[in-house]
Amino acid sequence: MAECTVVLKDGSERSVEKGTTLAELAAAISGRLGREAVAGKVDGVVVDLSTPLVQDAAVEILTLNDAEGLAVMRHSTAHCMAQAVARLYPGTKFAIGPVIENGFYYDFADHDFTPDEFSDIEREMQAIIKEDLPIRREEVSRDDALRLFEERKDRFKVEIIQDLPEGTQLTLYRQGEFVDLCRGPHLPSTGRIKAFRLMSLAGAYWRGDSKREMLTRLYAVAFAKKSELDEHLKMLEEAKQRDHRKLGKELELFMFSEDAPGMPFYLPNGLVIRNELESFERALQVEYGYQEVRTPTLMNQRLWVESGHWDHYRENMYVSEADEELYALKPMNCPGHMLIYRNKLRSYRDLPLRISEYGHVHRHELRGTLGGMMRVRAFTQDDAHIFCRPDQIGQEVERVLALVAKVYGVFGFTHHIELSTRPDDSLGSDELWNQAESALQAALDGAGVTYHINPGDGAFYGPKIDFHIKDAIGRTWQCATVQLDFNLPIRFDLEYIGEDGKAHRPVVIHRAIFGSVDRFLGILTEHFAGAFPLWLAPVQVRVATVSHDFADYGAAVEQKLKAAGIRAEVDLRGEKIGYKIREAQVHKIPYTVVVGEKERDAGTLSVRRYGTGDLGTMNFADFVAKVKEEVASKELLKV
RNA sequence: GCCAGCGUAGCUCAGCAGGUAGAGCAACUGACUUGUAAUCAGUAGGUCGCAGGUUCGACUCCUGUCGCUGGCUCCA
Repeated sequence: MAECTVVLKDGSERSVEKGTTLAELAAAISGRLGREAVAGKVDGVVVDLSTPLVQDAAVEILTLNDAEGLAVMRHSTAHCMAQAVARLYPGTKFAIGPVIENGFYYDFADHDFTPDEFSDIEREMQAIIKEDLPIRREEVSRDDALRLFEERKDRFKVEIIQDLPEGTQLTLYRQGEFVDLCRGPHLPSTGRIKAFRLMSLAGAYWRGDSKREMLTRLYAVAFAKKSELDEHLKMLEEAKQRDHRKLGKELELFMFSEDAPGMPFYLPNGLVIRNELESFERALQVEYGYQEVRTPTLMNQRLWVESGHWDHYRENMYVSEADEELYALKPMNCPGHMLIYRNKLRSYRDLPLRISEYGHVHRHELRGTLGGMMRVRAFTQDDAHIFCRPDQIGQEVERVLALVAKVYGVFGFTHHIELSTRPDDSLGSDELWNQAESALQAALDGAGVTYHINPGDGAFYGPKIDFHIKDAIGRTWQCATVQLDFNLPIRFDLEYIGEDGKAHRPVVIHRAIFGSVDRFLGILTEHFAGAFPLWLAPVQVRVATVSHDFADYGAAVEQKLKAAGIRAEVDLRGEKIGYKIREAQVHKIPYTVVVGEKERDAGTLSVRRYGTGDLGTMNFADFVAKVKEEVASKELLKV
């Protein structure tokens, strides 16, 4: 019998008879691996365990501990859900059911689902799992597959097959009475499916095309263990508790009105935080050589034609008329900054020119996409444009990287970086693109950061770097961005006079760090769960009097704290001290200072820290020094 | 813009085979004068998102509309 040699994950080699399946190999390696195997990988391709080995190859056995193994199980769980739906609601048509982060979804048509049906579907899925149906792969010709799904009037599957070239070999996966067109791979049987939960239902267009049929998408999560599922559900619950919309209301940070959908109103508390964020960043920007400007909100249509926004972004712009001319609210700050650059003759000595703006922009986003601070129609960008020579790109990007790291570090965010390179349809010469991409890469390498490259994902006008921050409960948010732009300098015919006395074209670097200040505030609210570090806290110290007798002393303490530059307020109400303390804690106020007879007589304060508890008695000067020190260091709250 | 769900007091929510609304917290008043996460009692507060329709009668059913939520889509 012929043999072939497989190289395993640990580098060891093993001879097996040709025709040995991966399942058999797994069992031969170890009993445990045989039981835990869910799929295999042959020369880097994920395949079913039933796949026979026919030639020398690098082989890996996948279990649920491998991301790819887990994905296989999620995919099989999607089939299981589809089978349950087919059993419960005959006539339902099936579109696609891919794996997504934490789980999968499946798109259906011809049945109106309601969330009430989730438990029925889950119960049927459990039944299918208990039946432990073998999942079998079948290779079929394109014509046979077409015939099968035409017979079943499965219009989506038929369309998918029709879009494949003639003569393509297709695969079907069968489990009991259920069959689905699928590339696979899958688990060996339905009994191997572990923990899952149906989560939500949503509309989704067939093939993501808004002109086509709207399907019903069922979302579900699936994990290798029940404990992991529970952990995930707990995280979602935690996220709900931290939701900035809930906390924004409770802590009176901001509000929304039907009269201005998607446009946040800042309440006094929220504005304190926002102002602190801006002045923190503003000081750093001065240090990093930025000059702050402010450009108009409403500008003539001519400008938007020149910038190209009128042709490419018109749908999202608010337009108004005055003096029989069209004006538009700025959706971006760049065109205004181009005008500032062009306002006078620029020399190479002026470059790099870094201009920043807290620019309030309006974008008419589709109604259905709005959500809290995360997706709005009016927001403020911490925008900046750096005008430089092509050979300065590298050093400028490095400066931005350093600034971004400094800003994020203060909030305790870690971040990862993605570099998006030249897309197919792009503007600018090969030379410029190559220079720009290598400058970005060199800057990233020089900064010693790791990054992920998204080839072809850049904007048509230049490559970009995106920063994704990770918050306290592990979610990531894309915030900062650095984008090179070869387009705007051309459109606005920007020039500088070089050493050679001739006119040259500068490169523009767009950059934002918070991105949207408003959204960043939302992210921070969730990151800190509303318990902001002292320097950001709207109220830093709440003075609580034990009874009316100490009102004078309490009011005097408040005044002295305010005079020391501390955001303080006093609670003089005729409530019990326990009640006042509870309220201060519920509002997540960092320090509560209790004053009663002892404190008044000794001229001291009794200090309580949010998240820590009673810190004991302090004299006024020590407390002020402590608070000021904590504010200055921007110390993160230790809970 | 599309699909689904939701919209009742300042907040969180209950209610109704269709007979014009209720709780807790907050607010206000009074009593209590309080020592580290909720003192007691009382009062007030709503054209049930808005506009039409069906009905003797609509918060409840229907249509439209606005807003919110979850997705889709779009994202120079």
